[in-house]
Amino acid sequence: MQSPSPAADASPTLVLSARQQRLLAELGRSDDELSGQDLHARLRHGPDAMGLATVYRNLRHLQQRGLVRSRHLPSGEALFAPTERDRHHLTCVDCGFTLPLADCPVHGIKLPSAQLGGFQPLFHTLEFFGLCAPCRQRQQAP
Amino acid sequence: MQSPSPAADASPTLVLSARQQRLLAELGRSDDELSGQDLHARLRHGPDAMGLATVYRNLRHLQQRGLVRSRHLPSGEALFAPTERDRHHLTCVDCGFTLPLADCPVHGIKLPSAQLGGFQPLFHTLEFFGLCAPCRQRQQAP
DNA sequence: CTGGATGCAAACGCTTTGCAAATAG
DNA sequence: CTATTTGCAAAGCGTTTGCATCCAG
Repeated sequence: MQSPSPAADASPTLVLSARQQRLLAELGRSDDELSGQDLHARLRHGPDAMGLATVYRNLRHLQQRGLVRSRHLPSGEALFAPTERDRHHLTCVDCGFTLPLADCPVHGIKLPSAQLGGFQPLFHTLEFFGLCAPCRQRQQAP
Repeated sequence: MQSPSPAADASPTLVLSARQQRLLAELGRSDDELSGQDLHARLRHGPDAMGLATVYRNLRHLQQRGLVRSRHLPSGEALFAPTERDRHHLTCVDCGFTLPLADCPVHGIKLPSAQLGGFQPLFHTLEFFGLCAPCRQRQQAP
């Protein structure tokens, strides 16, 4: 029912600043998710350098518009990626090694509107955790 | 105060220290997830007080054994809950308001072993993000 | 007696915020 | 000119770590 029309962007509020567009472009350019620090490192130089605070501030704006998604590493560091990219991971709870998953198990899932409570869903995060082979062995025979 | 006698259920690889059992019990006692700080607040007093570092250290051990799961708030704070509890949330990216979901869309999901890469899955985190009604209005008409 | 667990407090790293200057409209 | 946005650096915050001590086995 909520089939999105192919219309590019009829979003009510699509006012992206130049900085925000640049962040979004940079995220799109990268195959992997990028942390705030990563983005700052990539955008600090050039003709229109961007400060760290600005990176974070605009990242938040993008996220609030549903254009960017973030996931937190066990370390607490946040990684950002375009919302359109629906990729998830398998992470070792011991050493932190990460394996990207091929597809998203909840892709296109639709939450019962009864559970939405007026929310407008923008994106989701799904991460699997476990023990990688080396760490599993190390745990069983220290 | 407990029965230190040779427990009947001598489960293999289930060597939990008293501290770890206490953390697990405290998590089980709570309806909601608890942060490291929360747990410390609850376990700092009493006959067998537990320091903050110990809370975090044992929380990690429990997590590495798959008995406890953690999710990170957008703020970076980590919330812990027993792995058995399979509850997820819908969080507002703007104000942070959180709504628990009734059921887990990926409950009992089985990842293709081809994708596991030797991993032993322990638990997953699934969180939905969006805009709650009040924030959506505020965003459209500031 | 030996290895692991614990407390305390300092250290850490990422993120946020205060404030004045720069910029947009 | 008023309203925003930005930079810089300081502050904030939960979490982690070093180290001496304590406990179990």
